Amino acid sequence: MEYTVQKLASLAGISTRTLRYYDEIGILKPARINSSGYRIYGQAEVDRLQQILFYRELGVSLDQIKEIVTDPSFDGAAALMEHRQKLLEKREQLDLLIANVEKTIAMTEGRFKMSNKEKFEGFKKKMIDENEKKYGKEVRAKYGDDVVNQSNAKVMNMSEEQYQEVTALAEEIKTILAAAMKTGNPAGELAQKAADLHKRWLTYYWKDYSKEAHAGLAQMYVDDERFKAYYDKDQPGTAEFLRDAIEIYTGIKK
Amino acid sequence: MEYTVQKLASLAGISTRTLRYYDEIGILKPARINSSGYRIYGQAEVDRLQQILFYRELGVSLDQIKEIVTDPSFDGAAALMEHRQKLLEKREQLDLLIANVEKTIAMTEGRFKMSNKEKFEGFKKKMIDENEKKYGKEVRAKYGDDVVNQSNAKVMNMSEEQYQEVTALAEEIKTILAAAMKTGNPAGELAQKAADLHKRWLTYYWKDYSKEAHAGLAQMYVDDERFKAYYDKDQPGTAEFLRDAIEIYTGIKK
DNA sequence: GATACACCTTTACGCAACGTCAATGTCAAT
DNA sequence: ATTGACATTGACGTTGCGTAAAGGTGTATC
Repeated sequence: MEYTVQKLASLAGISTRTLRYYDEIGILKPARINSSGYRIYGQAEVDRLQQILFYRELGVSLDQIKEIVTDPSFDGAAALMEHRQKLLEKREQLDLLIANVEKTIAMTEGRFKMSNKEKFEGFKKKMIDENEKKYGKEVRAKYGDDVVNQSNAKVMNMSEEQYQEVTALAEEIKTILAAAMKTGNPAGELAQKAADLHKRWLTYYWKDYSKEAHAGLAQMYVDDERFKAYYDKDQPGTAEFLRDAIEIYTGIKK
Repeated sequence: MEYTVQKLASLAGISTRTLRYYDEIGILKPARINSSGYRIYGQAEVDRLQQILFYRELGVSLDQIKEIVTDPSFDGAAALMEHRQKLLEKREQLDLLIANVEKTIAMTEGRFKMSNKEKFEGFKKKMIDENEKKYGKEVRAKYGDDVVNQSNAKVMNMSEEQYQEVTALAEEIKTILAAAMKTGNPAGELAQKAADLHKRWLTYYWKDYSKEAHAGLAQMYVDDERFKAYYDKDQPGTAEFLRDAIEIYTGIKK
Protein backbone atom coordinates (compact mmCIF):
# COMPACT_ATOMS: atom_id res chain seq x y z
CA MET A 1 0.00 0.00 0.00
CA GLU A 2 1.33 3.39 -0.97
CA TYR A 3 0.29 6.73 0.39
CA THR A 4 0.51 10.32 -0.77
CA VAL A 5 0.83 13.05 1.85
CA GLN A 6 -2.85 13.59 2.27
CA LYS A 7 -3.72 9.92 2.45
CA LEU A 8 -1.12 9.32 5.10
CA ALA A 9 -2.06 12.50 6.90
CA SER A 10 -5.75 11.68 7.17
CA LEU A 11 -4.88 8.12 8.08
CA ALA A 12 -2.75 9.32 10.94
CA GLY A 13 -4.96 12.22 11.84
CA ILE A 14 -2.34 14.88 11.28
CA SER A 15 -1.85 17.66 8.73
CA THR A 16 0.09 17.45 5.50
CA ARG A 17 2.18 20.32 6.78
CA THR A 18 3.28 18.14 9.64
CA LEU A 19 4.41 15.43 7.23
CA ARG A 20 6.38 17.90 5.15
CA TYR A 21 7.89 19.28 8.32
CA TYR A 22 8.88 15.80 9.47
CA ASP A 23 10.48 15.28 6.09
CA GLU A 24 12.29 18.58 6.43
CA ILE A 25 13.74 17.84 9.85
CA GLY A 26 14.52 14.32 8.76
CA ILE A 27 12.52 12.25 11.18
CA LEU A 28 10.25 10.79 8.51
CA LYS A 29 11.36 10.79 4.90
CA PRO A 30 9.09 9.37 2.20
CA ALA A 31 9.98 5.99 0.72
CA ARG A 32 10.42 7.66 -2.66
CA ILE A 33 9.56 10.70 -4.71
CA ASN A 34 7.59 10.05 -7.87
CA SER A 35 8.17 11.61 -11.28
CA SER A 36 6.03 14.61 -10.42
CA GLY A 37 7.87 15.29 -7.20
CA TYR A 38 5.12 13.84 -5.01
CA ARG A 39 6.08 12.24 -1.73
CA ILE A 40 5.18 8.56 -1.65
CA TYR A 41 5.14 6.71 1.66
CA GLY A 42 5.12 2.95 2.15
CA GLN A 43 4.30 0.58 4.99
CA ALA A 44 7.64 1.13 6.72
CA GLU A 45 6.92 4.85 6.89
CA VAL A 46 3.46 4.25 8.27
CA ASP A 47 4.95 2.15 11.03
CA ARG A 48 7.54 4.75 11.81
CA LEU A 49 5.00 7.53 11.85
CA GLN A 50 2.99 5.48 14.29
CA GLN A 51 5.97 5.36 16.59
CA ILE A 52 6.66 9.05 16.21
CA LEU A 53 3.09 9.97 17.05
CA PHE A 54 3.14 7.64 19.99
CA TYR A 55 6.07 9.42 21.56
CA ARG A 56 4.72 12.79 20.55
CA GLU A 57 1.54 12.10 22.47
CA LEU A 58 3.69 11.48 25.51
CA GLY A 59 5.02 15.00 25.09
CA VAL A 60 8.51 14.00 23.97
CA SER A 61 10.22 16.64 21.83
CA LEU A 62 10.78 15.88 18.16
CA ASP A 63 14.49 16.12 18.77
CA GLN A 64 14.31 13.31 21.30
CA ILE A 65 11.95 11.34 19.11
CA LYS A 66 14.43 11.60 16.32
CA GLU A 67 17.08 9.97 18.47
CA ILE A 68 14.70 7.29 19.56
CA VAL A 69 13.47 6.32 16.12
CA THR A 70 16.69 6.79 14.15
CA ASP A 71 19.08 5.05 16.51
CA PRO A 72 17.85 1.49 16.97
CA SER A 73 20.28 0.95 19.85
CA PHE A 74 18.84 3.97 21.66
CA ASP A 75 17.45 3.11 25.05
CA GLY A 76 13.85 4.19 24.73
CA ALA A 77 13.01 3.03 28.23
CA ALA A 78 15.69 5.21 29.80
CA ALA A 79 14.53 8.14 27.71
CA LEU A 80 11.01 7.60 28.94
CA MET A 81 12.16 7.42 32.55
CA GLU A 82 13.95 10.69 32.11
CA HIS A 83 10.95 12.17 30.43
CA ARG A 84 8.78 11.02 33.29
CA GLN A 85 11.05 12.81 35.73
CA LYS A 86 10.70 16.01 33.75
CA LEU A 87 6.95 15.65 33.72
CA LEU A 88 6.87 15.15 37.47
CA GLU A 89 8.92 18.28 38.01
CA LYS A 90 6.63 20.14 35.69
CA ARG A 91 3.67 19.02 37.72
CA GLU A 92 5.28 20.15 40.93
CA GLN A 93 5.85 23.57 39.45
CA LEU A 94 2.27 23.62 38.28
CA ASP A 95 1.07 22.73 41.75
CA LEU A 96 3.08 25.57 43.19
CA LEU A 97 1.68 27.94 40.60
CA ILE A 98 -1.86 26.85 41.33
CA ALA A 99 -1.34 27.24 45.06
CA ASN A 100 0.03 30.73 44.54
CA VAL A 101 -2.78 31.74 42.26
CA GLU A 102 -5.33 30.44 44.73
CA LYS A 103 -3.64 32.21 47.59
CA THR A 104 -3.66 35.39 45.58
CA ILE A 105 -7.30 35.02 44.70
CA ALA A 106 -8.20 34.36 48.31
CA MET A 107 -6.30 37.45 49.32
CA THR A 108 -8.19 39.62 46.90
CA GLU A 109 -10.62 41.32 49.19
CA GLY A 110 -10.62 44.38 47.06
CA ARG A 111 -7.94 45.20 44.60
CA PHE A 112 -6.01 47.51 46.90
CA LYS A 113 -4.81 45.00 49.42
CA MET A 114 -3.52 42.65 46.77
CA SER A 115 -1.68 45.40 45.04
CA ASN A 116 0.12 46.24 48.26
CA LYS A 117 0.91 42.66 48.88
CA GLU A 118 2.31 42.31 45.41
CA LYS A 119 4.60 45.23 45.88
CA PHE A 120 5.65 43.94 49.22
CA GLU A 121 6.48 40.47 47.99
CA GLY A 122 8.34 41.98 45.15
CA PHE A 123 10.37 44.25 47.38
CA LYS A 124 11.42 41.48 49.66
CA LYS A 125 12.60 39.45 46.74
CA LYS A 126 14.23 42.51 45.29
CA MET A 127 16.10 43.21 48.47
CA ILE A 128 17.51 39.73 48.64
CA ASP A 129 18.45 39.68 45.00
CA GLU A 130 20.11 43.02 45.35
CA ASN A 131 22.09 41.94 48.35
CA GLU A 132 23.08 38.70 46.75
CA LYS A 133 24.20 40.48 43.62
CA LYS A 134 26.24 43.04 45.50
CA TYR A 135 27.64 41.24 48.47
CA GLY A 136 26.70 37.63 47.91
CA LYS A 137 30.12 36.24 47.16
CA GLU A 138 32.06 37.97 49.89
CA VAL A 139 29.46 37.52 52.57
CA ARG A 140 28.98 33.90 51.70
CA ALA A 141 32.72 33.42 51.75
CA LYS A 142 32.97 35.11 55.12
CA TYR A 143 29.97 33.70 56.94
CA GLY A 144 29.20 30.57 54.99
CA ASP A 145 26.25 29.59 52.83
CA ASP A 146 24.06 28.49 55.70
CA VAL A 147 24.11 31.84 57.41
CA VAL A 148 23.24 33.67 54.22
CA ASN A 149 20.51 31.26 53.25
CA GLN A 150 18.96 31.42 56.69
CA SER A 151 19.08 35.17 56.51
CA ASN A 152 17.35 35.20 53.15
CA ALA A 153 14.78 32.74 54.41
CA LYS A 154 14.15 34.95 57.40
CA VAL A 155 13.48 37.89 55.12
CA MET A 156 11.10 35.93 52.94
CA ASN A 157 9.17 34.82 55.97
CA MET A 158 8.74 38.31 57.34
CA SER A 159 5.22 39.54 57.69
CA GLU A 160 4.33 42.84 56.13
CA GLU A 161 4.42 44.44 59.61
CA GLN A 162 7.87 43.09 60.31
CA TYR A 163 9.07 44.29 56.96
CA GLN A 164 7.79 47.76 57.64
CA GLU A 165 9.36 47.69 61.09
CA VAL A 166 12.72 46.77 59.72
CA THR A 167 12.69 49.46 57.06
CA ALA A 168 11.51 52.00 59.63
CA LEU A 169 14.32 50.88 61.90
CA ALA A 170 16.85 51.43 59.15
CA GLU A 171 15.51 54.94 58.69
CA GLU A 172 15.74 55.64 62.41
CA ILE A 173 19.32 54.43 62.54
CA LYS A 174 20.25 56.75 59.73
CA THR A 175 18.64 59.73 61.44
CA ILE A 176 20.10 59.09 64.88
CA LEU A 177 23.48 58.30 63.43
CA ALA A 178 23.50 61.64 61.63
CA ALA A 179 22.69 63.42 64.88
CA ALA A 180 25.32 61.41 66.77
CA MET A 181 27.93 62.35 64.16
CA LYS A 182 27.42 65.97 65.13
CA THR A 183 28.41 65.23 68.73
CA GLY A 184 31.53 63.52 67.44
CA ASN A 185 31.46 61.13 70.39
CA PRO A 186 30.98 57.42 69.60
CA ALA A 187 30.62 56.66 73.26
CA GLY A 188 27.86 59.23 73.74
CA GLU A 189 24.23 58.52 74.32
CA LEU A 190 23.06 59.07 70.74
CA ALA A 191 25.80 56.94 69.22
CA GLN A 192 25.12 54.12 71.65
CA LYS A 193 21.42 54.37 70.85
CA ALA A 194 22.31 53.99 67.20
CA ALA A 195 24.45 50.95 67.98
CA ASP A 196 21.59 49.44 69.94
CA LEU A 197 19.12 50.04 67.15
CA HIS A 198 21.61 48.55 64.76
CA LYS A 199 21.67 45.40 66.87
CA ARG A 200 17.89 45.19 66.77
CA TRP A 201 17.95 45.77 63.05
CA LEU A 202 20.46 42.95 62.67
CA THR A 203 18.33 40.44 64.52
CA TYR A 204 15.78 40.76 61.77
CA TYR A 205 18.32 39.21 59.42
CA TRP A 206 20.46 37.03 61.61
CA LYS A 207 19.35 33.83 63.15
CA ASP A 208 21.84 34.17 65.98
CA TYR A 209 23.27 37.38 67.38
CA SER A 210 26.76 37.57 68.82
CA LYS A 211 28.81 40.57 69.89
CA GLU A 212 31.75 39.26 67.89
CA ALA A 213 29.79 39.04 64.68
CA HIS A 214 28.26 42.45 65.29
CA ALA A 215 31.68 44.02 65.75
CA GLY A 216 32.98 42.12 62.75
CA LEU A 217 30.21 43.48 60.58
CA ALA A 218 30.93 47.01 61.80
CA GLN A 219 34.53 46.62 60.72
CA MET A 220 33.36 45.36 57.36
CA TYR A 221 31.37 48.54 56.89
CA VAL A 222 34.67 50.35 56.92
CA ASP A 223 36.70 47.86 54.91
CA ASP A 224 34.25 47.30 52.12
CA GLU A 225 34.06 50.27 49.85
CA ARG A 226 30.46 49.69 48.90
CA PHE A 227 29.24 49.56 52.48
CA LYS A 228 31.43 52.52 53.30
CA ALA A 229 30.07 54.48 50.35
CA TYR A 230 26.53 53.74 51.52
CA TYR A 231 27.11 55.03 55.05
CA ASP A 232 29.36 57.90 54.05
CA LYS A 233 27.03 59.17 51.38
CA ASP A 234 25.69 62.07 53.43
CA GLN A 235 28.50 62.49 55.92
CA PRO A 236 32.02 61.21 55.23
CA GLY A 237 33.37 59.28 58.19
CA THR A 238 30.01 57.86 59.22
CA ALA A 239 31.11 54.28 58.62
CA GLU A 240 34.10 54.66 60.90
CA PHE A 241 31.96 56.44 63.48
CA LEU A 242 29.40 53.64 63.48
CA ARG A 243 32.15 51.05 63.79
CA ASP A 244 33.62 52.88 66.76
CA ALA A 245 30.22 53.16 68.40
CA ILE A 246 29.53 49.46 67.91
CA GLU A 247 32.93 48.48 69.23
CA ILE A 248 32.21 50.42 72.38
CA TYR A 249 28.67 49.02 72.52
CA THR A 250 29.83 45.43 72.25
CA GLY A 251 33.00 45.97 74.22
CA ILE A 252 34.98 44.34 71.45
CA LYS A 253 37.87 46.12 69.82
CA LYS A 254 39.45 44.48 66.84
CA MET B 1 15.89 56.95 42.23
CA GLU B 2 16.58 56.41 38.54
CA TYR B 3 17.68 53.26 36.85
CA THR B 4 19.35 52.35 33.59
CA VAL B 5 18.49 49.05 31.93
CA GLN B 6 21.17 47.07 33.64
CA LYS B 7 20.49 48.50 37.08
CA LEU B 8 16.82 47.74 36.82
CA ALA B 9 17.53 44.37 35.30
CA SER B 10 19.85 43.20 38.05
CA LEU B 11 17.51 44.69 40.62
CA ALA B 12 14.64 42.66 39.27
CA GLY B 13 16.70 39.63 38.42
CA ILE B 14 15.94 39.68 34.72
CA SER B 15 17.96 40.36 31.58
CA THR B 16 18.33 43.68 29.81
CA ARG B 17 16.97 42.00 26.71
CA THR B 18 13.76 41.34 28.60
CA LEU B 19 13.45 45.03 29.48
CA ARG B 20 14.01 46.05 25.88
CA TYR B 21 11.44 43.46 24.82
CA TYR B 22 8.93 44.76 27.33
CA ASP B 23 9.52 48.23 25.98
CA GLU B 24 9.08 46.93 22.44
CA ILE B 25 5.77 45.24 23.14
CA GLY B 26 4.68 48.20 25.21
CA ILE B 27 4.05 46.67 28.58
CA LEU B 28 6.83 48.62 30.28
CA LYS B 29 8.09 51.80 28.69
CA PRO B 30 10.91 53.77 30.37
CA ALA B 31 10.00 56.98 32.15
CA ARG B 32 12.17 58.87 29.69
CA ILE B 33 14.99 58.54 27.21
CA ASN B 34 18.08 60.58 27.96
CA SER B 35 20.13 62.58 25.47
CA SER B 36 22.20 59.53 24.53
CA GLY B 37 19.18 57.41 23.86
CA TYR B 38 19.49 55.47 27.11
CA ARG B 39 16.34 54.14 28.72
CA ILE B 40 15.79 55.68 32.14
CA TYR B 41 13.31 54.07 34.51
CA GLY B 42 11.82 55.63 37.64
CA GLN B 43 10.00 54.41 40.72
CA ALA B 44 6.68 54.03 38.91
CA GLU B 45 8.33 51.71 36.40
CA VAL B 46 9.92 49.66 39.16
CA ASP B 47 6.52 49.20 40.74
CA ARG B 48 5.00 48.24 37.46
CA LEU B 49 7.76 45.80 36.67
CA GLN B 50 7.17 44.24 40.06
CA GLN B 51 3.57 43.69 39.10
CA ILE B 52 4.47 42.30 35.71
CA LEU B 53 6.94 39.84 37.18
CA PHE B 54 4.41 38.82 39.76
CA TYR B 55 1.90 37.82 37.14
CA ARG B 56 4.58 36.32 34.97
CA GLU B 57 5.59 34.02 37.78
CA LEU B 58 2.02 32.85 37.89
CA GLY B 59 2.42 31.82 34.28
CA VAL B 60 0.15 34.48 32.83
CA SER B 61 0.97 35.39 29.24
CA LEU B 62 2.44 38.82 28.55
CA ASP B 63 -0.59 39.60 26.47
CA GLN B 64 -2.83 39.04 29.46
CA ILE B 65 -0.45 40.90 31.74
CA LYS B 66 -0.58 43.83 29.39
CA GLU B 67 -4.32 44.00 29.79
CA ILE B 68 -4.05 43.69 33.52
CA VAL B 69 -1.44 46.38 34.03
CA THR B 70 -2.55 48.85 31.38
CA ASP B 71 -6.26 48.82 32.05
CA PRO B 72 -6.82 49.88 35.64
CA SER B 73 -10.46 48.85 35.44
CA PHE B 74 -9.47 45.37 34.31
CA ASP B 75 -10.73 42.69 36.60
CA GLY B 76 -7.54 41.05 37.74
CA ALA B 77 -9.34 38.66 40.06
CA ALA B 78 -11.51 37.28 37.27
CA ALA B 79 -8.46 36.91 35.08
CA LEU B 80 -6.76 34.97 37.82
CA MET B 81 -9.75 32.71 38.27
CA GLU B 82 -9.73 31.95 34.58
CA HIS B 83 -6.03 31.41 34.68
CA ARG B 84 -6.46 29.02 37.58
CA GLN B 85 -8.93 27.00 35.54
CA LYS B 86 -6.45 26.74 32.72
CA LEU B 87 -3.76 25.62 35.11
CA LEU B 88 -6.01 22.94 36.53
CA GLU B 89 -6.77 21.62 33.09
CA LYS B 90 -3.11 21.65 32.29
CA ARG B 91 -2.41 19.61 35.37
CA GLU B 92 -5.04 17.08 34.43
CA GLN B 93 -3.43 16.65 31.04
CA LEU B 94 -0.09 16.31 32.70
CA ASP B 95 -1.42 13.65 35.00
CA LEU B 96 -2.75 11.74 32.04
CA LEU B 97 0.58 12.02 30.29
CA ILE B 98 2.44 10.83 33.34
CA ALA B 99 0.09 7.90 33.76
CA ASN B 100 0.60 6.91 30.14
CA VAL B 101 4.34 7.20 30.34
CA GLU B 102 4.38 5.12 33.48
CA LYS B 103 2.14 2.52 31.92
CA THR B 104 4.43 2.38 28.95
CA ILE B 105 7.50 2.04 31.10
CA ALA B 106 5.87 -0.71 33.11
CA MET B 107 5.05 -2.52 29.91
CA THR B 108 8.61 -2.37 28.77
CA GLU B 109 9.83 -5.79 29.67
CA GLY B 110 12.32 -5.64 26.89
CA ARG B 111 12.03 -3.30 24.00
CA PHE B 112 10.40 -5.80 21.70
CA LYS B 113 7.08 -6.13 23.37
CA MET B 114 6.57 -2.41 23.62
CA SER B 115 7.39 -1.92 20.03
CA ASN B 116 4.76 -4.45 19.10
CA LYS B 117 2.28 -2.86 21.36
CA GLU B 118 2.93 0.51 19.84
CA LYS B 119 2.39 -0.77 16.37
CA PHE B 120 -0.68 -2.60 17.46
CA GLU B 121 -2.28 0.44 19.04
CA GLY B 122 -1.42 2.38 15.95
CA PHE B 123 -2.93 -0.16 13.65
CA LYS B 124 -6.20 -0.28 15.46
CA LYS B 125 -6.49 3.47 15.35
CA LYS B 126 -5.38 3.48 11.75
CA MET B 127 -7.99 0.93 10.78
CA ILE B 128 -10.77 2.92 12.34
CA ASP B 129 -9.61 6.19 10.85
CA GLU B 130 -9.29 4.60 7.45
CA ASN B 131 -12.76 3.12 7.63
CA GLU B 132 -14.25 6.34 8.86
CA LYS B 133 -12.63 8.32 6.09
CA LYS B 134 -13.69 5.92 3.39
CA TYR B 135 -17.07 4.71 4.43
CA GLY B 136 -17.89 6.79 7.45
CA LYS B 137 -20.60 8.95 5.95
CA GLU B 138 -22.50 6.28 4.10
CA VAL B 139 -22.26 3.69 6.81
CA ARG B 140 -23.25 6.16 9.47
CA ALA B 141 -26.16 7.26 7.31
CA LYS B 142 -27.22 3.66 6.78
CA TYR B 143 -26.73 2.17 10.21
CA GLY B 144 -26.73 5.20 12.45
CA ASP B 145 -24.05 6.76 14.58
CA ASP B 146 -24.52 4.44 17.53
CA VAL B 147 -23.78 1.32 15.54
CA VAL B 148 -20.62 2.80 14.07
CA ASN B 149 -19.39 4.20 17.36
CA GLN B 150 -19.98 0.90 19.09
CA SER B 151 -18.13 -0.85 16.34
CA ASN B 152 -15.17 1.48 16.68
CA ALA B 153 -15.21 1.10 20.44
CA LYS B 154 -15.21 -2.67 20.03
CA VAL B 155 -12.12 -2.45 17.87
CA MET B 156 -10.31 -0.21 20.32
CA ASN B 157 -11.05 -2.64 23.10
CA MET B 158 -9.74 -5.64 21.27
CA SER B 159 -6.82 -7.42 22.83
CA GLU B 160 -3.79 -8.07 20.70
CA GLU B 161 -4.83 -11.70 20.38
CA GLN B 162 -8.29 -10.75 19.20
CA TYR B 163 -6.82 -8.32 16.74
CA GLN B 164 -4.59 -11.00 15.32
CA GLU B 165 -7.49 -13.42 15.17
CA VAL B 166 -9.61 -11.02 13.23
CA THR B 167 -6.90 -10.24 10.70
CA ALA B 168 -6.14 -13.94 10.33
CA LEU B 169 -9.84 -14.56 9.82
CA ALA B 170 -9.92 -11.98 7.05
CA GLU B 171 -7.03 -13.76 5.37
CA GLU B 172 -8.78 -17.12 5.65
CA ILE B 173 -11.95 -15.73 4.14
CA LYS B 174 -10.00 -14.41 1.20
CA THR B 175 -8.31 -17.78 0.59
CA ILE B 176 -11.42 -19.88 0.92
CA LEU B 177 -13.44 -17.44 -1.13
CA ALA B 178 -10.89 -17.72 -3.93
CA ALA B 179 -11.14 -21.51 -3.83
CA ALA B 180 -14.94 -21.37 -3.72
CA MET B 181 -14.95 -19.08 -6.78
CA LYS B 182 -13.33 -21.89 -8.75
CA THR B 183 -16.25 -24.19 -7.99
CA GLY B 184 -18.60 -21.49 -9.23
CA ASN B 185 -21.24 -22.65 -6.77
CA PRO B 186 -22.30 -20.18 -4.03
CA ALA B 187 -24.33 -22.89 -2.37
CA GLY B 188 -21.40 -25.30 -2.23
CA GLU B 189 -19.51 -26.32 0.87
CA LEU B 190 -16.57 -23.94 0.38
CA ALA B 191 -18.72 -20.91 -0.33
CA GLN B 192 -20.88 -21.60 2.72
CA LYS B 193 -17.74 -22.00 4.81
CA ALA B 194 -16.65 -18.56 3.59
CA ALA B 195 -20.04 -17.11 4.49
CA ASP B 196 -19.80 -18.64 7.95
CA LEU B 197 -16.32 -17.26 8.49
CA HIS B 198 -17.57 -13.91 7.28
CA LYS B 199 -20.24 -13.99 9.94
CA ARG B 200 -17.64 -14.75 12.60
CA TRP B 201 -15.49 -11.96 11.24
CA LEU B 202 -18.42 -9.58 11.43
CA THR B 203 -19.12 -10.34 15.08
CA TYR B 204 -15.73 -8.84 15.89
CA TYR B 205 -17.08 -5.50 14.72
CA TRP B 206 -20.77 -5.65 15.34
CA LYS B 207 -22.35 -5.53 18.72
CA ASP B 208 -25.40 -7.43 17.50
CA TYR B 209 -25.55 -9.86 14.63
CA SER B 210 -28.66 -10.28 12.50
CA LYS B 211 -29.17 -12.18 9.29
CA GLU B 212 -30.82 -9.16 7.75
CA ALA B 213 -27.89 -6.89 8.46
CA HIS B 214 -25.47 -9.52 7.24
CA ALA B 215 -27.34 -9.90 3.95
CA GLY B 216 -27.61 -6.13 3.69
CA LEU B 217 -23.89 -5.73 4.07
CA ALA B 218 -23.31 -8.39 1.40
CA GLN B 219 -25.47 -6.42 -1.00
CA MET B 220 -23.52 -3.30 -0.14
CA TYR B 221 -20.32 -5.06 -1.16
CA VAL B 222 -21.79 -5.23 -4.63
CA ASP B 223 -23.39 -1.81 -4.73
CA ASP B 224 -20.49 0.19 -3.34
CA GLU B 225 -17.73 0.45 -5.87
CA ARG B 226 -14.99 0.67 -3.28
CA PHE B 227 -16.04 -2.51 -1.52
CA LYS B 228 -16.57 -4.18 -4.86
CA ALA B 229 -13.12 -3.16 -6.05
CA TYR B 230 -11.61 -4.59 -2.89
CA TYR B 231 -13.21 -8.01 -3.33
CA ASP B 232 -12.88 -8.13 -7.10
CA LYS B 233 -9.23 -7.18 -7.07
CA ASP B 234 -7.97 -10.73 -7.72
CA GLN B 235 -11.04 -12.26 -9.29
CA PRO B 236 -13.75 -10.15 -10.90
CA GLY B 237 -17.18 -11.24 -9.72
CA THR B 238 -16.04 -12.16 -6.21
CA ALA B 239 -18.23 -9.53 -4.59
CA GLU B 240 -21.32 -10.89 -6.27
CA PHE B 241 -20.29 -14.43 -5.48
CA LEU B 242 -19.86 -13.62 -1.81
CA ARG B 243 -23.20 -11.83 -1.75
CA ASP B 244 -24.90 -14.85 -3.29
CA ALA B 245 -23.22 -17.20 -0.80
CA ILE B 246 -24.28 -15.03 2.13
CA GLU B 247 -27.84 -14.76 0.84
CA ILE B 248 -28.01 -18.49 0.75
CA TYR B 249 -26.30 -18.77 4.14
CA THR B 250 -28.71 -16.37 5.81
CA GLY B 251 -31.69 -17.50 3.78
CA ILE B 252 -32.45 -13.90 2.93
CA LYS B 253 -32.75 -12.77 -0.64
CA LYS B 254 -33.13 -9.11 -1.29
C1' DG C 1 -9.89 19.64 -25.94
C1' DA C 2 -11.05 22.97 -22.65
C1' DT C 3 -12.45 23.44 -18.05
C1' DA C 4 -13.11 22.49 -13.36
C1' DC C 5 -11.49 20.81 -9.21
C1' DA C 6 -8.87 18.32 -6.07
C1' DC C 7 -4.34 17.44 -4.92
C1' DC C 8 0.62 18.15 -5.10
C1' DT C 9 4.96 21.16 -4.80
C1' DT C 10 8.27 24.90 -2.72
C1' DT C 11 8.83 29.33 -0.42
C1' DA C 12 8.21 31.98 3.31
C1' DC C 13 6.12 34.66 7.05
C1' DG C 14 3.89 34.26 11.77
C1' DC C 15 3.29 32.71 16.84
C1' DA C 16 5.88 33.53 22.34
C1' DA C 17 9.28 35.24 24.88
C1' DC C 18 13.11 36.14 24.82
C1' DG C 19 18.81 34.43 23.93
C1' DT C 20 22.53 35.63 21.40
C1' DC C 21 25.59 37.81 18.37
C1' DA C 22 27.00 41.97 15.64
C1' DA C 23 28.06 46.61 14.77
C1' DT C 24 28.30 50.84 16.83
C1' DG C 25 27.84 54.81 20.28
C1' DT C 26 28.70 56.70 25.27
C1' DC C 27 30.68 57.34 29.93
C1' DA C 28 34.09 57.33 33.43
C1' DA C 29 38.61 56.48 34.61
C1' DT C 30 43.40 55.78 33.75
C1' DA D 1 44.05 58.91 24.13
C1' DT D 2 42.86 54.60 25.21
C1' DT D 3 40.54 51.11 27.73
C1' DG D 4 36.58 48.76 29.59
C1' DA D 5 32.01 48.73 31.03
C1' DC D 6 27.74 49.89 29.56
C1' DA D 7 24.25 51.58 26.17
C1' DT D 8 21.81 51.40 21.51
C1' DT D 9 19.40 49.18 17.38
C1' DG D 10 19.01 45.46 14.28
C1' DA D 11 18.34 40.77 13.15
C1' DC D 12 18.50 35.81 13.29
C1' DG D 13 17.48 31.39 16.18
C1' DT D 14 14.48 28.72 19.06
C1' DT D 15 9.65 24.84 18.72
C1' DG D 16 6.19 22.79 15.92
C1' DC D 17 3.82 23.59 13.04
C1' DG D 18 -0.57 27.08 10.71
C1' DT D 19 -1.41 29.57 6.92
C1' DA D 20 -1.19 31.79 2.67
C1' DA D 21 0.88 32.43 -2.01
C1' DA D 22 2.17 31.00 -6.52
C1' DG D 23 2.30 27.43 -9.41
C1' DG D 24 2.43 22.28 -11.37
C1' DT D 25 -0.35 17.57 -11.78
C1' DG D 26 -4.26 14.14 -12.27
C1' DT D 27 -8.74 12.94 -13.28
C1' DA D 28 -13.46 13.64 -14.46
C1' DT D 29 -16.74 16.13 -16.99
C1' DC D 30 -18.77 18.84 -20.59
